[in-house]
Amino acid sequence: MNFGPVALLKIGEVAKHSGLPVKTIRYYEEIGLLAPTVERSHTGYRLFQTRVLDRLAFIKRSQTLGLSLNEIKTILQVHDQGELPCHTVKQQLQEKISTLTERIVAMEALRSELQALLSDWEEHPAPQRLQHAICPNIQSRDRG
Amino acid sequence: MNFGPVALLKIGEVAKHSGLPVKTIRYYEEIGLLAPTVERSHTGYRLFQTRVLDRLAFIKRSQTLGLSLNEIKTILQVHDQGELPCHTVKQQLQEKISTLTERIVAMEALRSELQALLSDWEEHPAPQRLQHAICPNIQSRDRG
DNA sequence: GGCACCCTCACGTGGCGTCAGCGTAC
DNA sequence: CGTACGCTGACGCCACGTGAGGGTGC
Repeated sequence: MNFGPVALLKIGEVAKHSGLPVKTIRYYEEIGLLAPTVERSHTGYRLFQTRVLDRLAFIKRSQTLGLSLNEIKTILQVHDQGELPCHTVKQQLQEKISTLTERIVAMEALRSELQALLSDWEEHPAPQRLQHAICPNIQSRDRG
Repeated sequence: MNFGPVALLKIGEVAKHSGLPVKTIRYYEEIGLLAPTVERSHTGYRLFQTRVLDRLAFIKRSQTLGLSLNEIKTILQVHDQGELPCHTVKQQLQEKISTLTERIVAMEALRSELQALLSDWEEHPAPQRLQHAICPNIQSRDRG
């Protein structure tokens, strides 16, 4: 991957080197994630600077860390103004940990409830007291 | 909530008794979740049988248990054919437990990674060896 | 001239929310 | 006659995927 000093890449080449689908790259450009690294040829082709690959790698990495494209966009805008976006990144990641923890707790609670429900189900196949229920085993407690 | 034998409810009343927004009820009808419990007045108003409330309660409950509206639709179709959908429900819930577990594991792994990242961050503020990185602290290992 | 590549536009996903611009009930 | 309620579109969210129907590079 050693490109010349002023080499510009077409979208297919960017796709190959970055491992992202062409459609995804076009989408990223459309929502303004790649702005300062893209121009157009006289025939309308996107021409990318090689540093777009670092940008795409950053986007990919940030996504696997749970950041949304909007959050990533904010970070990239900080970067494009010449600042180090690390502070912003750090804040976002700390928030992510909080929301992740909340979701994990909620999902664990849900799983417990489902497991309890299925256990009861084995022991009491169909409580008849709920005539109106679609499936009696599933009705919420405050209606029983 | 004691309705007469042939009372039909307008959508606002259904919303009030079910606790669901009007828009949501319309959407559920649009995708065919409420079919056998709705008709139209000569002026186009939706008129609901009171048993739509049991149906909505079932949908709500199933949703909080993690089922998608498509899965719920399948279950309701079984019910509408005169069968008890409990077997279908049970299968869906067992699958949900599996996918829930997978997601929980993945989210915990992600959280650990984020926490490790932020710990390293404190100790080694900015590794300079990655000149091309947008934020050096965040780059994936296989590029370092 | 053929083929791989590139383009834009439009519509799909899920589960609704949010208008806009009407008609209806009382 | 007002106003609260009802109706049908159309568009927004998010992160793209899919396909149509074309133009371009070699």
